[in-house]
Amino acid sequence: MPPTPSRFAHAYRALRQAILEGDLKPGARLPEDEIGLPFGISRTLVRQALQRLQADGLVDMGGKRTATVARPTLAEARDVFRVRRALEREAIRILAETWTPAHGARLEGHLRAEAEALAAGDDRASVRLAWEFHVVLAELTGNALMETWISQLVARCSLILALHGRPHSPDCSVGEHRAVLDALRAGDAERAAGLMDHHLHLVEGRALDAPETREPDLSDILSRYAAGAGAPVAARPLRPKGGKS
Amino acid sequence: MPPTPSRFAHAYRALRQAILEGDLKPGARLPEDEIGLPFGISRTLVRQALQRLQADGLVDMGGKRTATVARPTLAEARDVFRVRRALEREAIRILAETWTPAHGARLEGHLRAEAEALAAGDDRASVRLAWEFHVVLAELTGNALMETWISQLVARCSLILALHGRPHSPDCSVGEHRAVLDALRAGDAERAAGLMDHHLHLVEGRALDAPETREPDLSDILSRYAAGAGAPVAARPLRPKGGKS
DNA sequence: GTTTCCAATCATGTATACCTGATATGGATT
DNA sequence: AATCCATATCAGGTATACATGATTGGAAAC
Repeated sequence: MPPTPSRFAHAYRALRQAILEGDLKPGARLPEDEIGLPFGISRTLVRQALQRLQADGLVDMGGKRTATVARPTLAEARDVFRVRRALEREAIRILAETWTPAHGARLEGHLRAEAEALAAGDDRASVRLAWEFHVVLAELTGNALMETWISQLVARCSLILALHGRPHSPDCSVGEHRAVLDALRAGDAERAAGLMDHHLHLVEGRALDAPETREPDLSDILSRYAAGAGAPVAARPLRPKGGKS
Repeated sequence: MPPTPSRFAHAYRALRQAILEGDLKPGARLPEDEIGLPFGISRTLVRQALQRLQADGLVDMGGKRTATVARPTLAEARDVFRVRRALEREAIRILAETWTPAHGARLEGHLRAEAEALAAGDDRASVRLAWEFHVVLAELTGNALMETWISQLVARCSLILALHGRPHSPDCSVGEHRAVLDALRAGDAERAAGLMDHHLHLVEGRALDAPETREPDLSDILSRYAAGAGAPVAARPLRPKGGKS
């Protein structure tokens, strides 16, 4: 890695993490100059970072409006999970085809870390490690595109849960993750894929079965109607309003 | 659509199409100011377009080197096809779940256009329509992310075939496409998914089974060795050299 | 008191200037 | 004659300036 991780990459990573950790809530405004200030970079680089985050589905930028943390609708959430399940099933199959004991060790180590964070009651680390499990899995496939896209999907799902889900209870995840690992070790690709699919269904359920227990926020309500009409692709939020805490 | 399609979008689309149609060959240099000239836009917008194309996997931009049309390795090609097959299988399943006669009509119309272009001997249109069939399929799923990513995958595969494949023979595609449509109409989701998978395997075979019949180009040869060593993620091409025809 | 309209302010889109790093060319040296 | 190094040139990274469109607060009218 370069000694200076290119202040651009720094800003990108920091913003991304701030969103994923929930410090920047969905709908929060992200004015370019204000963002650039703490990193000592000018709007040029901030904008690059924001554009990349937009491509990742984590921020909305349309038109000349101020960028905001994305606020995915429930329909979009379902779409994302559907793609994610397909991709992670395939990742599992690749992993089963190219399995080595080193893979098992790597995943075992990660699961141990998950369990430790859970035992220590460190919620933030627990959640982060639960997501990272899927990224590690993707990384081990050796398929760069798979890794990139699964990372993106994990990030989007994380945002979706922050927006629609009830507070994350990571205690179930570690068990489900272990089941997948066991199936992989047993060489049973299809069972592993099925377990992963099931696990993701459960995660999706945690996100989408809690219909609007959060402040419905007017934008949420209207966006539902706007989506019903002849909306081209995505209803734009009328007002960010949510954030800047 | 806005009256002025935002000169940025115009440049992006034009560049993308130039690459996909093969007018800009893999390895061709893309200097920012030179690119911007014909569109009357400054480097700022050119750069945005290039960055987006980089995210699409169509151009390489690393470091401070001049951007070039991407030159995917065979390993990368295999990765792309693997992801593509997984996603298109899922798209077929979604389509089968939400099938309506209107879907059939839309695809039927497209197939007719494919057949006509083929009969007219219009190779360029034939190839384009063959790719677009998959995009239409993705579009009909109603899953925006699926559509976006399948479009990207189709574009990347198009580039891969231009680089590694033998000249495209689209005559087989239309028959295979029709088989998929027939299975969908029959309501047999798994058979349709299998047919699509088979079709994509054949396309991949056309691309990857012709090992370097093209000018091995020195960069190709060296990149193979460079990839063998401890290359971090992707060997950077030593010299663009390919293009600027 | 509520609503509407206007204006001041703010944030973004785009272009350009400046600086830094890469690339190529010519000359000196072996 | 070939190689190596120094320098000139070119292209890209980043910041900033200018213009345009959005947003908000307040004043005036109902």
